[in-house]
Amino acid sequence: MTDTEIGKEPFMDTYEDPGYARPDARVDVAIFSVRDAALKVLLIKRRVGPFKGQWALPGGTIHIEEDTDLESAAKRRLKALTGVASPYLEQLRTYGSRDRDPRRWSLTVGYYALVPSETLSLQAAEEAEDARWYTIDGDTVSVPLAFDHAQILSNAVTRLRSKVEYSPVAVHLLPEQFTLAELQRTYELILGETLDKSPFRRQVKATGLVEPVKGRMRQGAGRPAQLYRFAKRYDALFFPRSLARAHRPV
Amino acid sequence: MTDTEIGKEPFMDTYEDPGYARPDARVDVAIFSVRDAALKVLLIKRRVGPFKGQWALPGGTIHIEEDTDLESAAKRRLKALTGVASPYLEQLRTYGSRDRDPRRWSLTVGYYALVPSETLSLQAAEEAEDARWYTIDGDTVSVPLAFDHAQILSNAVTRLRSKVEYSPVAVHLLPEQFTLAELQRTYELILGETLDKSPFRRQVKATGLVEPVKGRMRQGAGRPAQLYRFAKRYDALFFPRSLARAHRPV
DNA sequence: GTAATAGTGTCTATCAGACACTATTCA
DNA sequence: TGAATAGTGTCTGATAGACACTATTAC
Repeated sequence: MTDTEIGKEPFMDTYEDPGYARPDARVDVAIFSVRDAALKVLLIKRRVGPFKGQWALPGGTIHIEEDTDLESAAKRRLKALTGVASPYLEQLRTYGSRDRDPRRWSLTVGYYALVPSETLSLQAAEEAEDARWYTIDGDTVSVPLAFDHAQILSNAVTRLRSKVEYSPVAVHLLPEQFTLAELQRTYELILGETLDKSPFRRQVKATGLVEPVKGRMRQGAGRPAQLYRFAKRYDALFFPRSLARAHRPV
Repeated sequence: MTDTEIGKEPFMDTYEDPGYARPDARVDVAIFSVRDAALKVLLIKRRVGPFKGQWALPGGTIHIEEDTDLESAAKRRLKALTGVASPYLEQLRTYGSRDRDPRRWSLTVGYYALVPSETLSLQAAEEAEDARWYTIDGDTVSVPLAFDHAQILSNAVTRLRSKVEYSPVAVHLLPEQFTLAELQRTYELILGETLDKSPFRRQVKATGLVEPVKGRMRQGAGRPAQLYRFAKRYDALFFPRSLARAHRPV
């Protein structure tokens, strides 16, 4: 008990440096989108430092003057890259160790983001930074990633797949208006398996997350499909997890 | 696009300070246990600094010389307080902003831990630090907490309740050997509702996480109960989430 | 008409929840 | 014997998954 925060931390009410060495603190974001009928993630080619020339998740150091909180640090980077100001952004977990960056003790807060397929055009940053969309295959991509980014990406894909199973979170990958068939196809791309139409529609409608738009769309062929849009705030909208009810009395 | 990590970060292969201000980096842990037929969390009374005299979750600054990774920082603090070397420890999420600590930009990685009720005796630290177990009521405790610890605690309770619904994680709150009735009572304390015996046993046995120990125990009254113990590693042992199967073809 | 896709109706096997029942101890 | 707790059996309502069916467009 010699090393508690209370024992070592000097009292101070100013912003002076407290005098101990801190880890490097960053955020890194797995930005997902659907392109060319595949789930893709946006990667950046590193031009300096360790892992130079390798692909990595976009991210950056937390700027204590500029960023008010962690999420704003992630959003700043995301907006600069994709132009999307308010994407679906969810914190994954934090990775920190002595070894993950060969230079020093480093910590990164991992996020994943879902960007609608209609806003896919990358900013000017694309050329400048050599940014590319890579197809998700299994829980990884076809190129090796810098640092522990393969681990972060794998966790992001797992989380997305898991979330998609009990919530209609995939609407964030679609344009503002979409058909239920498009929503289902997005689910199938994420999960990597086909779904039956009838129970899918039953579930989606039961959540109330989407609502029909009066107006129709047509495809290349077939009956026109009803367009839907995001109805409510995402919060608290879940498929009922029947497993969650496993022990719960009515 | 002037503030990317690549643009600003100087190249270096040493551990020298890169020259920009970093946030304070900490871990804080909500340590849960069951005592006196209630779910409790261990709190520490702050003796210095902001929120002096208020209760807070135990935690500490990440020591880059001493801690190999985030988890070891959390375990170090946990072991010092409770004497438990390998508890169930799970990362919650990270809280970071300009405002959460009045002194400076601060970031804390939140964890929650489950400590078996048989190892409840606090270390010498208890008196030294004024540590106490507080009963969880709803998703909080009866005293105001320092910093944003009420938020962290609330998230920890929510996560624990959620996890308990699809996994037998509560075994980590029980002693090495326990009866199914004790396991069920633990569930009921966590969830705050009563459960039916029959489906509970069906589910728990179906997971295979617990296995009977040949030997019996008796209570103050009634038929002796079979003792069980933790059978397998926690990994990948979940109740089947039937909601997860909602769209999934067999 | 056919092709193509959207959308609905319905059957069935499964199972969570309810609850009654049996089993085994102590006093 | 009764009280108390452990543990099992079984019925039922709900529903996920399967799949057939109808609807509406273009050609």
